[in-house]
Amino acid sequence: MKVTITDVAKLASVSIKTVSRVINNEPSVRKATSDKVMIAVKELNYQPNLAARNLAGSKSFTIGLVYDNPNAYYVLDMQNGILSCCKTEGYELLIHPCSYANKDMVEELKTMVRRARISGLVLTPPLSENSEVINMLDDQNIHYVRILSGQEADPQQTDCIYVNDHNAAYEVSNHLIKQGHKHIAFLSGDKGHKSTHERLAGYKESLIENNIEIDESLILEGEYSFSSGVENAKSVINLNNNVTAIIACNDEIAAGALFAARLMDIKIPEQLSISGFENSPFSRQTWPKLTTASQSIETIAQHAAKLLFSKTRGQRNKDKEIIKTFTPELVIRDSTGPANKS
Amino acid sequence: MKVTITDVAKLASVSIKTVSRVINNEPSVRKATSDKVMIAVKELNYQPNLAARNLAGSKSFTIGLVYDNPNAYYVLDMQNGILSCCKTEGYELLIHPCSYANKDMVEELKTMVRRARISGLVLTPPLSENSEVINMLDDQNIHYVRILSGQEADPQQTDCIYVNDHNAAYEVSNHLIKQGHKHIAFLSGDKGHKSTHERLAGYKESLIENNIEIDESLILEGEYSFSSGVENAKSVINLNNNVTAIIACNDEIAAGALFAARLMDIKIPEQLSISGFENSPFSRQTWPKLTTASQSIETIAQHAAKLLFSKTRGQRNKDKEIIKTFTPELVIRDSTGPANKS
DNA sequence: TGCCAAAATGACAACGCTGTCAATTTTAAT
DNA sequence: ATTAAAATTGACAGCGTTGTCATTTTGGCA
Repeated sequence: MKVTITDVAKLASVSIKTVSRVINNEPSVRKATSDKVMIAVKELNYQPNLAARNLAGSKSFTIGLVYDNPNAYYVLDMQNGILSCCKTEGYELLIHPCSYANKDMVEELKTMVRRARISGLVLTPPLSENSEVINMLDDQNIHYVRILSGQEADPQQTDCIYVNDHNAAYEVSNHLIKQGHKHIAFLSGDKGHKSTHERLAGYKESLIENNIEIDESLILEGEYSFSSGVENAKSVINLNNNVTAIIACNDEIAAGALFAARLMDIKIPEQLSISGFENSPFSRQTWPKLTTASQSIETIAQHAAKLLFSKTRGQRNKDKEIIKTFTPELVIRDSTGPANKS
Repeated sequence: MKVTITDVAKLASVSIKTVSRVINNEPSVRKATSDKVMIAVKELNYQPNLAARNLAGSKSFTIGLVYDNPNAYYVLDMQNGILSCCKTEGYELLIHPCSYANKDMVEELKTMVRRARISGLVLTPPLSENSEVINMLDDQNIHYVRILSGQEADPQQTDCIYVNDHNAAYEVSNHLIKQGHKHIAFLSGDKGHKSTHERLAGYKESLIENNIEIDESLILEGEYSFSSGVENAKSVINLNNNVTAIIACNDEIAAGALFAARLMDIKIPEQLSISGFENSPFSRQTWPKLTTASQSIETIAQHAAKLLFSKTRGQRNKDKEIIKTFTPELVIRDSTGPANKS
């Protein structure tokens, strides 16, 4: 039942070291030998023992994904994107949700990377922005790739993937302004997250360019949740009855805003336009469907994983195929429309 | 930087075997010795090497979770529930989404369990219902726990956790009937899933008990998706204008039905009651909020993980704390109401 | 054909832990 | 105090691979 490298070696009548060379794609193995070995591997359905490889070679063939649970779709797309790369590379994925709030978070992470002898780590926001985490990983000499909200990748940079939320927000805002909106509210996500700041900055830049005065009372602090969307939408509508549009920091907040509008009997988009971010399945399942800025988390995840693998191998050459800056695209649906001249 | 068991042994001036005993909670270690060792462990911040433990002891300290992506919330709650148990037991979790449709799925799974030398596996529906998968795991001598839709656990049964969807559907249906509904449509989930059948059976039982004739034209085949909900709700409403209530096989379908009703300008719940299953965050974020049958996936996941760990250890005794049958509870919200006598 | 460097292969230790079994210490009963 | 039994501890092999280095084979060239 259990097939070891020795069995393969016997069947192929070579040494175990040669088998090892073949399964690791090491050079200087004659084609004929390699073929013999491959046939034996297939024949016996040999699976190298991960633990033994890890122990002997100190490569764990396992990478980790660390996240502080933003929303379910985000996390799942991330996982799936990374897993699809792992599959082709023969790696396994260990997931590690952790709470930003937790004081021991860094210690816990450290324990995890040391225990499992992870080959590398993909960090998603907001953990990817945490310098304590980064320092710890540098200390421990762990490879990592960070997914960050930011405008552009330094071409030298070998450990970051950027999502240009600034530009995305700028586009969303511009679109609304073109539709005639002048009083556009901004419902923030978590204050600590860089994506919130980037999106806010994009929104402000768009207003300024269009000569619209920035009204701080239209900018509400909140968090990336449905209920934050409900609350903040309610209060901004109550306080400013000239608001004609809302930019929500993600689709969940936007869905909350939609809910609030419904509660207050406000017609979307006739009386109020609402837009989100992320293009999560969510945004297609609300009524009306959400205008949003689309980012393919799964694609981003794949590129992050590829970058991680190329780092692990110490390859710089193949990096060129890897996209390091993603700019979300505006997807116009039914939750936004022309401003009502009233 | 790297701390091995030998370092700990030296510092505590005992043999490495004794250290091993202590960190594995083996019996027959004197308290004083154990304390000495623990102090050394703390002092050096020793983390046992998982790979070495795996190789030497053929315990991998890793369990797997296998799922065929139902909805995002389900998967994530499952992961979190299991992870919370893993944390206390010092295990890691490997996730393995796989597609039921994929012909090689069983082979792929086999490769995965053999490669990673998984200690055990949690199987979620519909994979938990797949006899090919089960047979393969039995062949490979892998421990597993299945989460299944079914009425009751055989007390002897040591590898299943049941969710009583039958009863849940029965309750939902009864509730609607008490509200005066007589023409209740049923929007099925995937035909192959046992949960669909169980829920359908519960629905039928309720109708029969209440002397309502079963109208097969009110029972629509579908799948567990928003769009299936939209389509099937549309067609059942178009075909039967006396339908006053819809039982959807999960919250996503229900949300789709809500969407369809909105499209058709049907007032919920005044003209039509709609209920779902699962009590996913979803069900609190639709308008109106969904009446649903609540099951705490996270709790179920935790019990599944506990059961798996107790199996792995060969313990039968602690099983008693583990709940093996869960019956979802009716949660009445705003998407259902009294039937309109028309 | 013979010789040599380069290429290919193999032997064997090592990775860090646990299992087995033997050696030692403690306990309790005489 | 003595002794056997029980409890505790330790020595050492082995888990299935990869790394290192030695050995064998190959191919090119005089």
